[in-house]
Amino acid sequence: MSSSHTRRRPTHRKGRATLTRESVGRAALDFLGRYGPAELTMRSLATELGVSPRALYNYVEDRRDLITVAAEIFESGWHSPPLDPARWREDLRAFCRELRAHYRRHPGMTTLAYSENITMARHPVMLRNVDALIGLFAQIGLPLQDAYRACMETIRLVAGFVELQDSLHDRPPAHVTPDDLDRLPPPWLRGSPEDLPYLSRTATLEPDSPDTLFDFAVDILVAGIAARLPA
Amino acid sequence: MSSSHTRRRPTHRKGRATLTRESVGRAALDFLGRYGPAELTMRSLATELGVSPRALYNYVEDRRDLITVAAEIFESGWHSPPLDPARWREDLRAFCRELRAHYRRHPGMTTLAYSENITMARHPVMLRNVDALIGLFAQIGLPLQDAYRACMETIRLVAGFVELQDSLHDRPPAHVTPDDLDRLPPPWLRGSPEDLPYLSRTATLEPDSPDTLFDFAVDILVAGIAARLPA
DNA sequence: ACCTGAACACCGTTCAAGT
DNA sequence: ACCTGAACACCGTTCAAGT
Repeated sequence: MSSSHTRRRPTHRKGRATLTRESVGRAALDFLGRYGPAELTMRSLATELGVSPRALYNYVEDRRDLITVAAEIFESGWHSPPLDPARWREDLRAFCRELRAHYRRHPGMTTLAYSENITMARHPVMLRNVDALIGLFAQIGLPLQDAYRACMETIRLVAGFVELQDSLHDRPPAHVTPDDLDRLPPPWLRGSPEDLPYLSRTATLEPDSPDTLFDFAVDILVAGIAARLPA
Repeated sequence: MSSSHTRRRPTHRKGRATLTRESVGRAALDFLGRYGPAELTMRSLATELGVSPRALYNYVEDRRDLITVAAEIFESGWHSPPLDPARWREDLRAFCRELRAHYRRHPGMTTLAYSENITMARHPVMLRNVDALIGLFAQIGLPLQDAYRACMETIRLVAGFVELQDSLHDRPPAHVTPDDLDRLPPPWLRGSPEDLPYLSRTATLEPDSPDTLFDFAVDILVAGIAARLPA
């Protein structure tokens, strides 16, 4: 059993753990969470790993492939909470809440995946999450086709919210002041009040936190799905 | 009236129309629609305009600013259809349908804006669209706060759908075959059937077109909003 | 087998100089 | 006033050569 093709791959080299496809992807996901998508370059990641840029190409085909690996590791890191048909409203809310939290732990992951045209959700763990959610909708009485659609819509709601709303609060652009974001109307919706009767009247309202807005979106979803259930 | 500071800016130079901030932004938006976000670089746009890259910097501060101008022109190019509270369900559906079509006419506009952390929707025309939609929700009986939230959720639904669903069909990644996309389950949700009872059973269903999926999402929204109306 | 260093073709952006 | 051409510091990626 000492022929060359069964010999173990060395685990260290020059005092540093040997790279693998997975360790490189994991490092990319870490880097993304710490510095954001713009900073994640082949060169900066190589420097972070104490290696030359060329070395990464022994484990990933190119930058797109690197991001694909990072996305797979990202997806494998979250499990759906238990989903009980008897209390589907609360459990669906918990599913959405926890999935949102997972997305926010890795800001820019979805932005990056979509700007690189990478289709996510191929990891077995995420497939099981999807299957469990379809199962929940099917068990409460939705036809399978609607259960599938409702599952896709749920995931899209969460991903879209993180992408389009949370990203603004979690990483505000340089020119806006963070506390101005929570005022109503928000900075990007301010115009001449005479043309905008309803929008300008929102200035009298209590400002919404992102959490409140998210709860509202999920409430709409829950009510919308409930309305489709057989009576 | 011939003093130097009232003299008209020349409209042509070397047989070519003079650049303006707006014409540069419009060219960027055109270019985006034709070649996609990855091809839109300062250098390629300059070549397209028959000018050196440096010339663009006389009208926009940098690439981010260029994209901001393109986003403003994009927003100014769509008007909400009339929204009548008496038939709010149909009119809300029409709003969503037409807004989706506008987004799809300029693929990558939202992806690009979000990957560059640009907050859109500052153009007066888009502000009026937002105001009209809040107005619709307020007029059918939602409290102003809920009307505002419902408006944000509607726009997020459309933008998220185009971003996360239509972009896949309109510009499929190189490695997937377009007609495989419409099968159920979709390519990125295929796994071992024994672990995925519900997901694998979707293979027996009629495949969903993006339009059908979109209609379903809007139906959920309409029903969810209807459930919040005072009885 | 896996790495480094140098190189290539790109990119955004700036400088100095032209007209 | 507005442009060009050259340059700088980056990027992804590849080549040839090291150990």
